[in-house]
Amino acid sequence: MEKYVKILKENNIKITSPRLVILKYLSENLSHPTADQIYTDLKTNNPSLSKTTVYNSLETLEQHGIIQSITISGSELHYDLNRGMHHHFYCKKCGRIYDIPLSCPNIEKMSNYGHKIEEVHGYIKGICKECLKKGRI
Amino acid sequence: MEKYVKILKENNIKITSPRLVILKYLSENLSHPTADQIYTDLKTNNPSLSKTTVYNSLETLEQHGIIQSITISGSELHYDLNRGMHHHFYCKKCGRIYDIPLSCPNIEKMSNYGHKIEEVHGYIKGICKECLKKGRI
DNA sequence: TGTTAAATTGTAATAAGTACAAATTAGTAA
DNA sequence: TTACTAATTTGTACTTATTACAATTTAACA
Ligand SMILES: [Mn+2]
Ligand SMILES: [Mn+2]
Ligand SMILES: [Zn+2]
Ligand SMILES: [Zn+2]
Repeated sequence: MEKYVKILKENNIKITSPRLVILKYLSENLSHPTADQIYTDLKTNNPSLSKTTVYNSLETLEQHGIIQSITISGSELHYDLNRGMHHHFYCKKCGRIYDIPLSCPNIEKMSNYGHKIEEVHGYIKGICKECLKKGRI
Repeated sequence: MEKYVKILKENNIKITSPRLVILKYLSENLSHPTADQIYTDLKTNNPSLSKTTVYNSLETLEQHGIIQSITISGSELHYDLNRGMHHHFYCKKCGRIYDIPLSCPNIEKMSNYGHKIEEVHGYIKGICKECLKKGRI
């Protein structure tokens, strides 16, 4: 837990219990959970946790670049620890989100349009290999 | 309007007035509008148009690959005519979405993970040049 | 240990999108 | 042309992710 305290301190964010458990959760769950999944999972061991707090904490962590929100699904945000550029694959059948460990070779070119770039997301969609295996096409 | 009739016919979609005006609208508005923007703009000249129909028509057009939904904003879908791969820039200040005419050089590599790829989206986020110009940083 | 600004909590509100049933219509066949 | 039918449109009600807000609690600091 000291690890997470340190991260918050480095970012000048107040050390609070919700922030610590959410950060710990995201560090141990790289499956890109939604706010609701995080809330439901943490609620059992943290009965006083409020869903609003989950949303607030996620926003704070994201503003400091500690985590990232993923808009790939179109219906709700998914969250990911911010650890180096990688792409995401979204399965239209089962909804799972897979990491694709590629970085974007285009970033330099992207800077030529006059916009200030803060985030780069590479999203791929289709049917995942698990669903293909099950023949659900 | 014959142009749009042709597109629907080629895709074996019934020719209906809502589908035609929505397709025409998206062809003439490459600003990546939301369903609500499309509905509001078309409603004035098409008073019987229902918002549900806008959603239904957009879904049909997307299923046939004529248009694409863009999940870049995270709060609502934006729509774009499907005309060749390009990336999108989302301004966190003003919400505008800009086209970035780059294709993805990674697509081959992406196929190496066993998933069936159907869509590739490149999203960049930051502050657009218009907002930078206005000094709103 | 006391103070205070910031964070948490619970509830109510918002807004994008979907479900559904009744009315309408496009496409086809007589 | 007309009649038929399945598909589409429409309006309304509903769902669900997210936000607003006010009261309560707490972290940080003096
Ligand atoms: Mn990831
Ligand atoms: Mn575009
Ligand atoms: Zn899958
Ligand atoms: Zn802007």
